[in-house]
Amino acid sequence: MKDVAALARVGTKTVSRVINFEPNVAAPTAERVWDAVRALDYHVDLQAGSLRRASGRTHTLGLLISSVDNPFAAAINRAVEDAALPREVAVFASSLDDDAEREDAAVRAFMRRRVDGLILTTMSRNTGYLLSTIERGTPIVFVDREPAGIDADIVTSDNRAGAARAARHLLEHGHRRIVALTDRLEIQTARERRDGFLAEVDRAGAASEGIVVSGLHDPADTERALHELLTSDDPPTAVFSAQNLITVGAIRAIRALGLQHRIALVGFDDMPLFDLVEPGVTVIRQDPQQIGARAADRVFARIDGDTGPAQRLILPTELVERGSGEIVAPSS
Amino acid sequence: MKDVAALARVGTKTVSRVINFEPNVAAPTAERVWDAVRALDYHVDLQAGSLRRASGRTHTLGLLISSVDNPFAAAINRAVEDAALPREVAVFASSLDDDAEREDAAVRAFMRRRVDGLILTTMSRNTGYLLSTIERGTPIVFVDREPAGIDADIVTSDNRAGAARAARHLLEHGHRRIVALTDRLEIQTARERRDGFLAEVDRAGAASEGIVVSGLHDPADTERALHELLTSDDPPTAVFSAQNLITVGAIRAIRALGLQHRIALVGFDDMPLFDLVEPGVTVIRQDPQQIGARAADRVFARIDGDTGPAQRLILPTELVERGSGEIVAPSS
DNA sequence: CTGAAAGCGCTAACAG
DNA sequence: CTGTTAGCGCTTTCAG
Repeated sequence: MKDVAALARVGTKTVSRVINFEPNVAAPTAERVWDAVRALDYHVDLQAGSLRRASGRTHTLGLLISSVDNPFAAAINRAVEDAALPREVAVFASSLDDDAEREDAAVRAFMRRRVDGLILTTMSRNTGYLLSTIERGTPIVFVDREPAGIDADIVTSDNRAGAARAARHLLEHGHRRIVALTDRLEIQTARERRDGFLAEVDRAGAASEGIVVSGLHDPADTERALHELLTSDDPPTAVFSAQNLITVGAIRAIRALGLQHRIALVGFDDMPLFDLVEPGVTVIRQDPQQIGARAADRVFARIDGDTGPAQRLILPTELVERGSGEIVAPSS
Repeated sequence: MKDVAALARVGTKTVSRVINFEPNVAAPTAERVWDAVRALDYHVDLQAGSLRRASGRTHTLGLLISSVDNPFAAAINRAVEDAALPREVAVFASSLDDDAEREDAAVRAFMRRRVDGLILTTMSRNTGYLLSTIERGTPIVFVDREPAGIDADIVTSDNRAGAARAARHLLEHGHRRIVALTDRLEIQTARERRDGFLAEVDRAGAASEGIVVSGLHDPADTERALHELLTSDDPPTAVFSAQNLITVGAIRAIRALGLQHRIALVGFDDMPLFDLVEPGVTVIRQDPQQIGARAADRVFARIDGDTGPAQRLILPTELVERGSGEIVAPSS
């Protein structure tokens, strides 16, 4: 910048004014500065700027999602990026991998970089470590999962209602013995979905039985678990898979046994090709695009000074019937 | 940091030494510093540090991929993140959307943030704007697509060979009228795949005809284009779809006409559920995980001072037979 | 082993 | 309209 100032024969502050489009610079002066900028191929150092800037803004955001590689999380990532782009905010995305240590490390890394705000998917229990971040004044918005014991903005799907809807759908098709396949129960959404599922099955009366297999993590272990169940003495007639990767594992297990037209399946969360599988996979659809967009709205509102009470945005889910969930129970 | 120094009754330099694990600090002094750090919940400001640091490193990377939302690109993103994590490097990911302006803007944004290195997927022609970046000494590694007129490290799949393999596979199954559906031809991989496809069809002799439909971008326009072709007077008997989203569109068009067991299909690039649709989708599989990992290796090597000649890593592709590509041509 | 002073590139505050 | 001075939080340099 000194070089630019020297070449344009102005002070450094004038250069600063020009490149930041501040007023009070004569047109010809500005022109000389721009010429120098181009001649030297100068790019401001945003980091250096934020060091001195009154607001202290770094124009960065920290985003913690299950994995940048998971389609659901990637859609959130994209929505956040789209909201950040016009504000010239860059986003650091980190994969959580449902690992509490990674969560802690990622947030610390974000703080060392002085991000202006955080959008976080957390493991449930230990959100206490975030208190110091909140104290510092860095806004936090939670997505997908609700944190324990922290009063902050949150954007999530209605997991309980969605899971209940799935259960009801299967019950309505005559199923009485239904298994719910869920993530590890440390994860808040896994608990919510299990609870919604069980509540609905219970409501249906004593004739109905809800089995819960939890602790699942990826398609492979889901496939193993469901295979075992389906080949047992008293197999379920319907499956509720409570997460996208678990649904994939469930489909594999069911198809491997040739049961795709006998065992009913409803999954939580949609995936790109679920409509093309045979039969089409019935799902409770969430809107990750919307979740990401709303979460970004909230952080930016907070960054811009919104000090209103914490908002809880619970987005509705939608049942998408494609065939797998409409298989009726065998009349035994 | 001043506060920490005051509380520990040491100079700021000693605090700096302790938190950066530099030698020459007495154990009891260090202990006092750590106590103060904890008491004040102090986190270093990495940005401020990099401003003064001799190396000038910011410990950040810029990653430009087609879209953080595309499964292929997301896998690359994840691999880069995994390589960056142990080095305490954070990555800024941006979506290109095959838009030259976004490319330019993203790279400029990366430079203003003084990233230590760049991993880029580019549109083909206009890579000249990168010269100043290279001059600045910021290492660049290209992924997926090869840039025009820049001598830099590149990691990509063997697109020509993969496309040729797809064509050969379809020819071997008796197809003589094959359509290749490709991206916009400004994109280097689209050209490579088209060329590999056409070369192989030509090699098969005058009886074989390769039709190319290019300029496709997403499942929707692909579906329209292929639908039109399949309902024309002289429809192809086989389809080569040269990209993952295009393959999805092709599957939809074929299924919508009920032709999934009549029209052969080979796609370039795999997707999670391609093995579960009926029939399974035969693909030329790339290894995005590997591409990302190798690209990260290269940037970090360059950042660490490797000044060797530019490396071209061309990773092999693999034909995965699942059914859709093994449909034989009708004996007309 | 420790600290004081200088300065990284920029913007704030103020003086011309 | 323009420039000067100070200082953001840190690391470097160098002197104790």
